[in-house]
Amino acid sequence: LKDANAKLQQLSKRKLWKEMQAILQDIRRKGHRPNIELYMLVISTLLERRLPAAAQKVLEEMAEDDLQPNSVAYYLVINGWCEARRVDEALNLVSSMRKSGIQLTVSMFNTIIKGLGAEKRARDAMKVLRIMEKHETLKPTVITYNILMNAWSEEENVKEAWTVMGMMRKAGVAPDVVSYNTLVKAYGKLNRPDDCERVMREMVDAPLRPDEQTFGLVVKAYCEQKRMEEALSLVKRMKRYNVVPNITIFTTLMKGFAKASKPDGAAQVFEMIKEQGIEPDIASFRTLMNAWSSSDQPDRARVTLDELLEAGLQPDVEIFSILAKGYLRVREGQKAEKLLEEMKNYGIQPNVVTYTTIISAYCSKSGEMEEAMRVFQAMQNAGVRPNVFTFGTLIWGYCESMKPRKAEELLAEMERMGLEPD
RNA sequence: CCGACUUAGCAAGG
Repeated sequence: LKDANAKLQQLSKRKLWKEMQAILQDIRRKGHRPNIELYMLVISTLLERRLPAAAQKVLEEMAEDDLQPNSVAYYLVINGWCEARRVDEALNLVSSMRKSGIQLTVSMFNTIIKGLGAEKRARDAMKVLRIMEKHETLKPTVITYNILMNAWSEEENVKEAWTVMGMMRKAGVAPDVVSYNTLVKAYGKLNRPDDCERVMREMVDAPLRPDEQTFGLVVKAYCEQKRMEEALSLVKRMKRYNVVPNITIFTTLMKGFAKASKPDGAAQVFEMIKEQGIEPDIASFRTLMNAWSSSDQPDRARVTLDELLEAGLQPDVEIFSILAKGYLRVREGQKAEKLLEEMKNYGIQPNVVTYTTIISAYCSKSGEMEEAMRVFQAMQNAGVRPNVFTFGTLIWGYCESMKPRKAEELLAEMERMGLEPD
C-alpha cells in the first residue's frame, strides 16, 4: 500500500488518471483496502480532468469498502458535475445521498445554485434556495444569496437580483460588499453606469465601504459607454474612499480608451500605472499593445513589446496575436506571417487565433488569397485545427475577391471537418 | 473555533 501511495502521488502530478484507476482496481482485486487518502487522490485527479462520472464511481467504491467518504469528497463530486454543466446529475447525487442519510452541507447547495445559474436556470436556483430557507440546518448564508443574485445578474435580470436582496434581508442576513458589487455588475451589463453609481451610494449608506471591485465594475460600465471623462474622474474619486486604484482598474481604463479609439489615452494610463509604483503585468501590456494595434499602429505595439521584454516578462501567444492584428489592420500580411518565425525563437506555439489573424491579413488585400490559403495549409500541417472563424474569414476573402466557387468549396470542406457553419 | 465555496481587467475585418 505504501508503494501504491507513492506511485499514485507521482501519477497524480502528471494527471495520469487511467493508470491511477488501474492501480486502485488492482489493490481492491487483491483484497486490500485502499485508505481514504488514496481514494481522495484519485477522486481529485479525476475531477481536475473533468471526469465527474468516474469520480463518483470511486466515491461509491469507497462506500463499498465501508470507508465513509467525508462531506468534502461529496462536495467535490457535486461541484464536478456542476462545472461540467450537468447539474441534474448533481441533483441526483444529492437525492441519493439524502436517502442514504449522508450529511448534506450548505456548500453543496451553493455549488448547485451556481451550476443552475451557469445553465441559465436562475428560476430553478431560486426554488432551491427557497427550499433551503425552509430547512432547519441548511439555511442559506450570505454566500448562497450572493450566488443567486449573480445568477440573475448574468441573466440581466436586475429586478430579480433585488428580489433576492430583499429575501436575504427578510431572513436576517445582512448583504455584504459582494452583494452590492453583484448589483453594480448587473447594471453594468445593462449599460447603466448611472445606476451603478446609485447602488454604490446605497452601499455607502448601508454602511459598507466600496472596494476595488466595486470601482472596477463602475469604471468598466463607463468605459463600455465610452464615457472616458467620467471613468477617469471616478478613479480620482476613489481616493476619497481610501481605495487605491490597482492594476485591474487601470487595465479596464486602458481597454476603454482602446475601445473609444484613443490609444494615447491608454498610453497615458499605462504611465500612471508606473507612476504609482505598480509593475505592469502581462495583461496590461497586452491591453496597451491592443490599443496600438487596433488603431492601425503596429509599430507602436512593437515598441511596447520591446518594453515588455526589457521588463523581463515572457511574451506569449496572445501578445503575438495582438501584434499580428496590428499588421492585419494595415494589411501587411507578410509582416504578420513573419511573426511565426519570431514566435518559434521564443518557443511559443501559434494557435488558431494567431493563424486566423494572419489569414485575415492576407484576405484583407485583394489578390493575396493564395497566400491566405498557404497559411491555412501550414496551420493544419502544424496540427492546429481551423475553426468557424478561420473558415468565415477565408470565405469572406474569396467573396470579396469575387470567387464564390472557392468560397463554396471551403463551405463544403468545413462541413467535412465536422464544423457547423453559422 | 478556523478555514473552504460567491462579485471586477486583456487577443481573431468573419
